[in-house]
Amino acid sequence: MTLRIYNTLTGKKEEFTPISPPKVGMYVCGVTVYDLCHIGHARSAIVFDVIYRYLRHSGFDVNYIRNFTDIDDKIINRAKELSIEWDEVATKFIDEFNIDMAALGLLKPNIEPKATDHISEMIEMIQSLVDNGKAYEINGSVYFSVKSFPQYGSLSKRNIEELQSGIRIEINDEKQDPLDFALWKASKPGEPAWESPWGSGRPGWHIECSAMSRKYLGITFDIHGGGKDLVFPHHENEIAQSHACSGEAPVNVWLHNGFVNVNAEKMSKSLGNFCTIKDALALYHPEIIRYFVLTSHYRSPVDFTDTALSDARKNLARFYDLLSIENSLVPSESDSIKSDSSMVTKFNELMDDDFNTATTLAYLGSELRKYNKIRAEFERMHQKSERYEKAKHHLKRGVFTLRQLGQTLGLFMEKPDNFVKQFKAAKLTEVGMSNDELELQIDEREKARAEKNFEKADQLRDNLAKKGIRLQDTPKGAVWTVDFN
RNA sequence: GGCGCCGUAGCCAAGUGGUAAGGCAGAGGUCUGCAAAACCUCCAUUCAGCGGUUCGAAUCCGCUCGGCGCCUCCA
Repeated sequence: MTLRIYNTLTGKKEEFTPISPPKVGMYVCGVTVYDLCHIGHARSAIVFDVIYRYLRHSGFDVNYIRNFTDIDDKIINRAKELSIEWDEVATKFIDEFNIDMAALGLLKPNIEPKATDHISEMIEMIQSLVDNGKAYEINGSVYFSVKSFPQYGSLSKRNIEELQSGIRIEINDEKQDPLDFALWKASKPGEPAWESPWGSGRPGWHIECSAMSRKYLGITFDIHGGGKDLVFPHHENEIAQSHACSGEAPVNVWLHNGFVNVNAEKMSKSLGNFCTIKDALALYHPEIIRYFVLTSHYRSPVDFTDTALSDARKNLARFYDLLSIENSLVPSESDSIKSDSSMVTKFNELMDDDFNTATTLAYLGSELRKYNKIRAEFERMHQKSERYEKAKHHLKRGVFTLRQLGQTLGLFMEKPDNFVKQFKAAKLTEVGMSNDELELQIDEREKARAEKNFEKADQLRDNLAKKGIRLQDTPKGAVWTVDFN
């Protein structure tokens, strides 16, 4: 089976055929750096991180570009509020963005271009649009003439007439047509400005992506992604500019991710209902957030709720629990482990269907159950028996493959022991108990059990359970873990 | 007002023509001193409602109701 991707342009799932395989050019709209990022940004970043990882896993040589919009009205306004320079605002929030993305375990794109490093490329593009009559200059600003591009609206499924009927008339609008959008904005005194053939000014929002994607990926490239809200007008405008400039459609496949909702409403700055990535990371391990994101399809909206995140935590913990047997399986023998090809095939098949991480995760969950069963039997077997060796090999292979496949989703990146340890440490801090104190109680209970004083033993266990500490009596003695319920 | 998306069990969520994945919660069982964990079994004759197309529809078409998004900055 080959990879099929839902293309916003056609509204259908299509077989993915790169322009020059195995190379794939992918451009994803990044963020405007004027504030901290919220979970919505995290979802977008995680979705495209998984797409990037999976494309590489599938043998593509991906050139992944994600930009920073580092000049914009919001940045200028923010600078005024904070009484600092606009570029300090940009630098500060680029740093914060990088910290957040690293914390979320995202792979770095190949190139992360900044708009302000590409002014000359933008000017060049704007000039050629002016030269061929697709754009015009008024009072030092340059606008793209939407009417000059008849295909306008093809991405967002609108047409020029209906857009015109719904337009709001702005006061003092100098544009020839209300639909026209700025390629270059004349700057007011005191605003950041660059020299251009039309006087000093700064670029409009949309032109940066056209200029940078063309520079790094060429006139026509494979994939362009971003949040659903960018479809109109941002990506529509990008298509218009780039196409009008080169005569070619700039992008083959347009990919858009759905929103993160809070109480079924879009999470956004303007609604004030957002949770920053930093807030979320204070509560949840990065892979829990990733797991949560991946349990829904990337195009559907997701509701950011406590129960959804708790479910994700519980399931992730189950995987890590199985993976943690790795250590006990890696003794002396140096046999190389091969991955379970049937599991890999199935995984690929599910992911090939428009990156359906929800079904993929469900499938990995069924493999988890299967191997947990083998694990339970294995732990009861006599060592040195033939069956034991066989089961061990089987388990090893399963765990190895599970881990490998999880990692192509950006999951199971931690050492399994560490994953649980973090939660245990956090729990001890939470209940204000040292590890020694806890061990003492566990010993005490073990003694009580040995003396068949079950009443006392159960009481000790119940007390710990109330604190969220779960004791489990295993053949190897009592162990404790965090109760994820 | 225009355009678009969505409505699947108590909750979350896959599934775009072939007879409803999975998770959480719940019930029973194996294991256990009892538990826990793990495993096994069960848990939607039905996919907002009403019509239509079809041998066959959650999936296609129409209408109704409900929710959301875009049309202004937005992942």
